[in-house]
Amino acid sequence: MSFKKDMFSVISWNVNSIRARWLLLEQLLKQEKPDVVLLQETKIEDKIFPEESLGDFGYNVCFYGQKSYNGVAILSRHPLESIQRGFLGSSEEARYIEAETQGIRIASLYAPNGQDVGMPMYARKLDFYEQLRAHLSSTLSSCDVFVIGGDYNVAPTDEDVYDPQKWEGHVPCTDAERAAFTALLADGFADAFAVWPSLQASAPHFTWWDYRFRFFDPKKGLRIDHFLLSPCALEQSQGGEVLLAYRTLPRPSDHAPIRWMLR
DNA sequence: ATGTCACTGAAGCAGTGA
Repeated sequence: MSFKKDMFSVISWNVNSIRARWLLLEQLLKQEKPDVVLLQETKIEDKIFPEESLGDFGYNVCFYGQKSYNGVAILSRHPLESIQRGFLGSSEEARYIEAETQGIRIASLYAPNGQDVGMPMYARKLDFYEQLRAHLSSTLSSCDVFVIGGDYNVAPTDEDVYDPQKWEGHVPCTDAERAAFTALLADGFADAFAVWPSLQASAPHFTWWDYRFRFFDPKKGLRIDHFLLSPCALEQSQGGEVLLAYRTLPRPSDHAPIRWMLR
């Protein structure tokens, strides 16, 4: 898709450490010139977040991080207002940040991985989704342009998995995880890549590939990074894409960035 | 497909999470 000036572009990317991914992040900002970037797994404490360096690229930032794990951030070329870190019941882990910019409500989300069925982290993942659902549905007002981008750690359907049989019953493809994700859609949010007609036609749109595969194979991925859109955000949508190139460059994240365009 | 990558604490490696 060509970059148009009248578009508002949002990129979401699980960077798997902002420090390890710094050069690729710089490249992304320079080449794609997004209005907003939603980052996950920044793995950096707030006191050393590279706010000034990102300011040099023309971005205002807000961030919610912790040592070693998790961490989310929002970068915007426009002023950031009404910043909110976490939500009621979201635990002390840094997995959600929300703000307003250019009249758009925007959130960066990093859902728990869940490890395996039956593990404590798996229960916490389902819990996180319940609290997330409560937050999103209770705070959505009728004309909100609200975009929640991030690593949801759920492949919503078998279409989103390169080998559904192999993954059946395993994280992130279990029925309970899929039900937790689908419950958000029942509240009126749209899974952008799943509902956009031209993207439906060209599916699948994988966003994650295991580092442990010897070679990167675009066909052997999962779609676990998503944009959820409020009805008015869907109304203003112009489509999007997976920025696959960033998964093929040296020292990549295991996730590719995804982009969504609004008018 | 327990095969890689990034983190930490603590010493040039082992454990954890993904």
